[in-house]
Amino acid sequence: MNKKTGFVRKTKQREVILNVLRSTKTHPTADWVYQEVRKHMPNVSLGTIYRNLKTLTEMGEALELSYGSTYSRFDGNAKNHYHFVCQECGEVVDLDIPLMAQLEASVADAADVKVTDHRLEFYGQCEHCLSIGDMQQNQAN
Amino acid sequence: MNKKTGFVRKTKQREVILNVLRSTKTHPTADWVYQEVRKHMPNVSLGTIYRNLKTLTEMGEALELSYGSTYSRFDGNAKNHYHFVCQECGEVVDLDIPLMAQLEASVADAADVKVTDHRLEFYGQCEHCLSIGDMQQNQAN
DNA sequence: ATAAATGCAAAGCATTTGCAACCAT
DNA sequence: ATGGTTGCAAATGCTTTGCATTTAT
Repeated sequence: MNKKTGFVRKTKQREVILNVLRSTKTHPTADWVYQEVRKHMPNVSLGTIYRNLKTLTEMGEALELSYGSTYSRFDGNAKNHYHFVCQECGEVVDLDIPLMAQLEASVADAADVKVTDHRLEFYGQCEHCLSIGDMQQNQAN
Repeated sequence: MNKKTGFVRKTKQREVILNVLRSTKTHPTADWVYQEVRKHMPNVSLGTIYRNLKTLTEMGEALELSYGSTYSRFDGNAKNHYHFVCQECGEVVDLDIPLMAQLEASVADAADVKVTDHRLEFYGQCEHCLSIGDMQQNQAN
């Protein structure tokens, strides 16, 4: 991607990567995407995955999520939405709650900054990890 | 910190680290804390900084913030609050807007999960970076 | 006395980058 | 032909960890 013009060339690699991203709701890591893309293009390199995930994010075709872990997750749904993160297994799931767009304006007013985006995440334990926790508790008794 | 009992021993290092954390509103990185603590304890090691920042976070005395960067920032104010992140200079500032605690319950209901925490951040450009941008724009003309 | 905590250095690991070859425009 | 893109491998940089030693309890 040309830094000044933002011009990008169409490549097979980027196309496959975007397809993979859009084919899942699991908010995959770069490495997961890599493994998946390799099924279609065995010679693709991990560097290319990283470069394209970055490019796609800059193009507004994907979101990069951090959420505490040491690695990023990516989301092929670039429309802002909120997430729940399981602190036990790391799973990230989409939440179907309305966007609070008006918040950005009020923050911009109050803090004297320009606001272009916001993120809202919830943390806790997913249904699956909760049931495992129950099992372990029962075993302990 | 003992993993089972959560028992921690009081140390000079942890005390200084917590004091440093609480003495600033800048949401410092581990390395910034390291440089600061070194002024009081020249022989402290970076590993000790990391270990204690982790311990303090687990103890509920500090918050660990990710926010996109490749490194963590820490916050000596452990009470949940919201942040604004400048995407240009990386600065993180506290926002003085009311906590939306009721959201956690509604997410827990809707998604069938246990919610223990939530995070809300706003992204954009801080006042300082905005004015620099203006200057560059003016120079270009 | 016990085991948590430290300093040091090495290791870990996700991500980035330099470079020659490649390929979309 | 131009210059964005790739594969490869080396490098980067934040963070973690093993170990002998120190220190709080």
